[in-house]
Amino acid sequence: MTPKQLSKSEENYLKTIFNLSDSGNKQVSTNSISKILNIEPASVTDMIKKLSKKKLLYHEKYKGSVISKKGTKLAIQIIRRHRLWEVFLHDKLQFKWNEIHDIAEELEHVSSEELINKLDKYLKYPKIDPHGDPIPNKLGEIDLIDKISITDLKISERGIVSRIIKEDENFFSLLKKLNIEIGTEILIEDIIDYDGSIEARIENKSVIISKNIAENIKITKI
Amino acid sequence: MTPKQLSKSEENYLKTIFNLSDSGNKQVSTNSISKILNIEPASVTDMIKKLSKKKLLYHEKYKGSVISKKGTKLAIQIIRRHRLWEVFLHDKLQFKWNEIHDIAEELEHVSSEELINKLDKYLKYPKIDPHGDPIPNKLGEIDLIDKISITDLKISERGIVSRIIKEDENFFSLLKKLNIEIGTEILIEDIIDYDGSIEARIENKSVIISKNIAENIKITKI
DNA sequence: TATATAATTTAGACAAACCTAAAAAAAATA
DNA sequence: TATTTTTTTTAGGTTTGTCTAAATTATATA
Repeated sequence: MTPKQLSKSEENYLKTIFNLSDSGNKQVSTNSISKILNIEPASVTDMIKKLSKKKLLYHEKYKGSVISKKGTKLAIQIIRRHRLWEVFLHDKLQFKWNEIHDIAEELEHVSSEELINKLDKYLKYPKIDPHGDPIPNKLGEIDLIDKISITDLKISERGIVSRIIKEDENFFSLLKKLNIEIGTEILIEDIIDYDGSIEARIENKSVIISKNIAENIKITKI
Repeated sequence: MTPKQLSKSEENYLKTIFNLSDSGNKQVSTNSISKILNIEPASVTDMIKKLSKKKLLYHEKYKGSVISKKGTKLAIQIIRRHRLWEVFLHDKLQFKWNEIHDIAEELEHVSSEELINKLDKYLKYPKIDPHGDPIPNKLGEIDLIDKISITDLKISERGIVSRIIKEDENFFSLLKKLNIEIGTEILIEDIIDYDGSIEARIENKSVIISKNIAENIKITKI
């Protein structure tokens, strides 16, 4: 059997499921996929059946889906393409780091192996993309990186922003307002008991960051 | 009305029709489109109706289609994208000139204006692609170039290959066998009356080229 | 633990972009 | 010009990926 190409849709589902399952084996709910892809749960169920038939994931009715080894392998390749294109868009074409996601989202579905490997070479085998996310190599191996986010710091600890998890415009413009980007130094001044908000010092100004936002900003402790 | 995005299919039809109509106003038959796209004539008729409704072309039943001004504008933008990607693939990623077409065929459908304009800038506003075809600028203007092909030369005249019209693998490998690429010098030694074949000298060897092939190789007279 | 609520699946529809077979129109040829 | 051949269109289907509404199962809550 030829390893048959996936459709754009199938690729998007696979990538989403992989991301939701925390790079691996965790069960993913139909609803969570639906929310991320903006597709009705009923349609998600259909696609899950299809991917399940292709052995890209395992599905137990009313319970959830677990991506398979084969599915993981493919998902990682899609993520590799996405992140390499992001590097290209940012480093070569001079796009701002918050403009690259949507375009990479389209480029990632152009599925020539050779194209991606040559692009990788041209970019000198980058290890991370402009958001700080690690780029899988040709074999699908990923460098493990910092899993600490702002919420893991205690009062008076410092970190350097290394990675932004969420990738939507609203979030990006918020970060801009807060003066946060990859490389920004953050000092935790206070943690507000009431709702977990964090008071932090960024570029000599104090700002309040909600817990939810803070969780989506990964850092390297210093 | 928002200028609504075209689908990949619609873009492919439009580009094909534009090319078939010799960059302009000539009428194009349903069958000729069918042959190039490898899609049944009945399906082509369907799509023609659709494009006609969108005013991208004019269609008279059983007669043929003429691309509209609006359609032309869009087709030129698609061709611009295609050729810029070809330059990128060839010059930056070091693909061979006969490998780039199929990949560019996919990349051309990624439709961010800004992406294409930045790519254009990055490539330093190239005027021709690796096949010798002219690249429309941002405004859709195209440099007119040589319209002479090998068949326009007389015996003992010389030309330099400037452009290859056909873009399929078989044709490319034939050219390779004949030692023909952009820049190759060709001397016409004889024209065979019987079928219009051409005997030519290329890199000090005599070869026979069929009329059909010769028509697809554009040259600059020297 | 019974019931209300939420999540998931099933059933049935629809648009896009194809297809095949047959009908209709145009073009070529005898 | 009459007839054959070719081209184009129409009619009716299929697949992919989506939808809505209703039914089913799981979860949360009183």
